[in-house]
Amino acid sequence: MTSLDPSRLQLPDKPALEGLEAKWTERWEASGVYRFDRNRPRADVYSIDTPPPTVSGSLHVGHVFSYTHTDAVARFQRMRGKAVFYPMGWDDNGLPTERRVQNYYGVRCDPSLAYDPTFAVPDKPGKQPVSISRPNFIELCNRLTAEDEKAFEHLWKYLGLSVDWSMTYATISKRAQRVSQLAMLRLLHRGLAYQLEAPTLWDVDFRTAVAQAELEDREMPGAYHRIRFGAGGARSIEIETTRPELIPACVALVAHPDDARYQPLFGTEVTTPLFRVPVQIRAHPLADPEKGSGIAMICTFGDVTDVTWWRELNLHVRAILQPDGRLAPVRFGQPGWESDDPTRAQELYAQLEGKNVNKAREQIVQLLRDSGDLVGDPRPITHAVKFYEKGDRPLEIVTSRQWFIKAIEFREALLARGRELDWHPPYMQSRYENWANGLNGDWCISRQRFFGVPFPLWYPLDATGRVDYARPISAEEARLPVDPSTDVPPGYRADQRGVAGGFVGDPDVMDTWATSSLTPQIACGWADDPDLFARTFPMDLRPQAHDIIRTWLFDTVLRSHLEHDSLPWAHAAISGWVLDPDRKKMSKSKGNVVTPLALLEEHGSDGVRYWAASGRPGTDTAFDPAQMRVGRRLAIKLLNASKFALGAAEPQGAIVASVDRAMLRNLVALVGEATEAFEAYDYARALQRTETFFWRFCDDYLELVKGRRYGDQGPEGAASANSALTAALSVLLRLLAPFLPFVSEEVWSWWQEGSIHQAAWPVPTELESLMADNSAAVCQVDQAAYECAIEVLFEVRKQRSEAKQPLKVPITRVIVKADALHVEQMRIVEADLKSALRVQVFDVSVGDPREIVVQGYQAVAS
RNA sequence: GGGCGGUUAGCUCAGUUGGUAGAGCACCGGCUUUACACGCCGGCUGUCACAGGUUCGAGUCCUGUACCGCCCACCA
Repeated sequence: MTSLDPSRLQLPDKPALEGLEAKWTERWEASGVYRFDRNRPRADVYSIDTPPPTVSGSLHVGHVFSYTHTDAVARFQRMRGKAVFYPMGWDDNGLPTERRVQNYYGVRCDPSLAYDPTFAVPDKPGKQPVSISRPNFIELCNRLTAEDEKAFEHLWKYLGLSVDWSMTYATISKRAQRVSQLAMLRLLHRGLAYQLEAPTLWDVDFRTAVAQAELEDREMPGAYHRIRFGAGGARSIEIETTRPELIPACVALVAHPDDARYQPLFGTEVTTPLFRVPVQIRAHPLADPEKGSGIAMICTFGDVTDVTWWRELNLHVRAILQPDGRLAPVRFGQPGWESDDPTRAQELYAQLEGKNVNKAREQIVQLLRDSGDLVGDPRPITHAVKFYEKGDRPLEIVTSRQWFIKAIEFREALLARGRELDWHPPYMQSRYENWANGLNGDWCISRQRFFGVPFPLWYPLDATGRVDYARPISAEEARLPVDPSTDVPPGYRADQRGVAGGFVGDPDVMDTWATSSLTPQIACGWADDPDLFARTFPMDLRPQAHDIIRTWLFDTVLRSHLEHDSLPWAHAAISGWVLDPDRKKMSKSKGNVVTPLALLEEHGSDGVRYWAASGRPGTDTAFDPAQMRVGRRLAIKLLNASKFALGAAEPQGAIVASVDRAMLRNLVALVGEATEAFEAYDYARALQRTETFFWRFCDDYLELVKGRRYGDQGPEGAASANSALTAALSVLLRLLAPFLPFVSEEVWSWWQEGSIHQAAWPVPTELESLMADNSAAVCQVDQAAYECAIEVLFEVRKQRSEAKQPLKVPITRVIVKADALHVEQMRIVEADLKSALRVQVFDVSVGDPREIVVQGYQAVAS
């Protein structure tokens, strides 16, 4: 590993970084250095659950940042002898892709249409979107994502990710669909998935259900309206609400059981304003006596608290919101809509029907004002409102039929899984705990969208043509994946679709996380490659960002727990975000101003990787081109220092000089530190330590041995220096290879066989064995001599700099006074120092205090 | 409201069992030195957020406070 074969040594005259990315990506691909060896047993495999980036546009700086972290770990493990299973995935399944395809081609999906094999996209997207069938729409999604994925792959290769590109998967691929559908059917058959008609969080623009994990709060202006119930009756009650438009949906009033003001009223009825609908006054501990008037109206449904009250108080439903967010038609006087004055109620409601919530709110406020039921003016406030994270309007709660995966009843088991997982950094586990503890419902996985994995289910139609949801027809496992909108269920004919006595397909697709939560199963071949699965699952590492612990990480743990009764991986490495210079999360728009590829071209991939790898696990890191320039400088330094170290690398021989041995022993300590850091997933620490060592190696050690290695102390001294130099270079190159894969490979190729990325990670013994005597006494003397040399080097440089003397002017005399031990050591290093510092005479004597004085400079004839 | 991080030089950040505050960048000065001017050498820079406590000794441990960021919950 460290030996030098002069016959294969090839040093460039002027080494440079330019072109290394293109040169080495091509060679690595040709030689297959990163190919996964699937013959190795599980114990020799290191498998990585790569995050599949969303394919809907372009990658940004944040991707470059976190994927570099994973790649450094992958390279470390590979060098340690593991067969690294490092696939890439594309997340091309989901709403962002759908939206992009709609805009890009000017189409919209209409699932009721039949597939048109002759469909051709318009040259330019027209003003009116063209309606196309679901299969046609999916074809377009596939077409556009394929283009994006090509660009992504190019960027990843240019960055130097050591991915095995033959193992790439896409979340919309047949394989992923098969895994998703198979896992869904298994859960269904085990009673762990169920469908339910229930109030569900609903986005009125996308017209789909969304899951708890996809919510975010946004501050919105609103207003408290004080409204009188029961006006004209025996008593009236005032409530406060921000959503007066839901008064028609009111099913009860509620106050705290201990609230003396309302205790006498519990169980009695009042009528709603305007519509004169009688509602009961009920007690529930969730009602807060401090808020408003201490009594609230319960509507079906204004928010999730309404759902809780509705469920726990066994109230009935008066739903007025339609899936499109408009107020539905209602017949007052009919069962469930009793009113003291149905005709008047209907007249008033007619002014709201068909309006969206904002319009309806304006209107009802006017009506309440007119009727005198609005007490005072609305009081404007700002409050947090729940949104779908990709949506533009507040979420509503709409009753609909959805599929759920059981999660709540496994809370304790999932918490235990979280503790079993090895978190890097460890404190990230608390986010998982928070989330698991705060779960308030099972996981709604059905979405009323198109570009996703369909449910592999159909439903029978009874003799009257009604859908029998209670008896879903499962697809046969062997036929997966299926599309129930075009495929026919077992036992039926195609012409029975949609007719009485026939069948209909389940129209929904799965939540994108329902597929993403199966990335280990998809990547490892759970459904179609049991041999691969056995060698790679449970996986070793899940790298990901902290913002999706509650979604991707949690859901993956849940799926693996349910399906395999195990963790999906042993380690979770959580990366931070890239922050703007103004400390905000780097937005996509800003990130796209400087495209990742332009960054890589400007600073070199190694330079950018250096910046990325400096970001510690879990820590947000500032976007900092200055650090990329530092990384580039490091790479250039490595080229030049290597050229020097190898430039006159003969003769080689026994390592006899103290400074050589001390340097190598310090390097042994570095190997230990870097290895330990990497084992703890602290790549940043490994890099930082190695880098610090390397610069000292260049600035001090190389300068110190330069003259000796050119032969000014004879062949034995030169041989010692040369052997130490090549040994150190070999180790340093390998320590830096995970971070700077291009430059380290380039230098390696000057003098070594094979790829550095398949070379063995350095170990202490390879250096220790080069030294004849490693006894404590020898080590101590060597180390002291080395430190003495560095001290003199530093002090004389300083004095020369202060004297503003050019280096070419030799120093006549340096007086060194020190204790007896240091005087002894000076003798050992004097010759090296003389040539490094151009000192003619060292006048060394025992003296106190210790001092180093440069006494004179010799004028040289110009 | 609950939780998790953070606060160290102008900037970005190290600081691993408590022992004289560090690096890089930036800035200033010097230097063509046969690995490197895409370079080299040197210099300047600090109430370690604040207040208490433990200790011979605290950037480091404990308690509290402030501010920044994030996660979760509540949002009539």
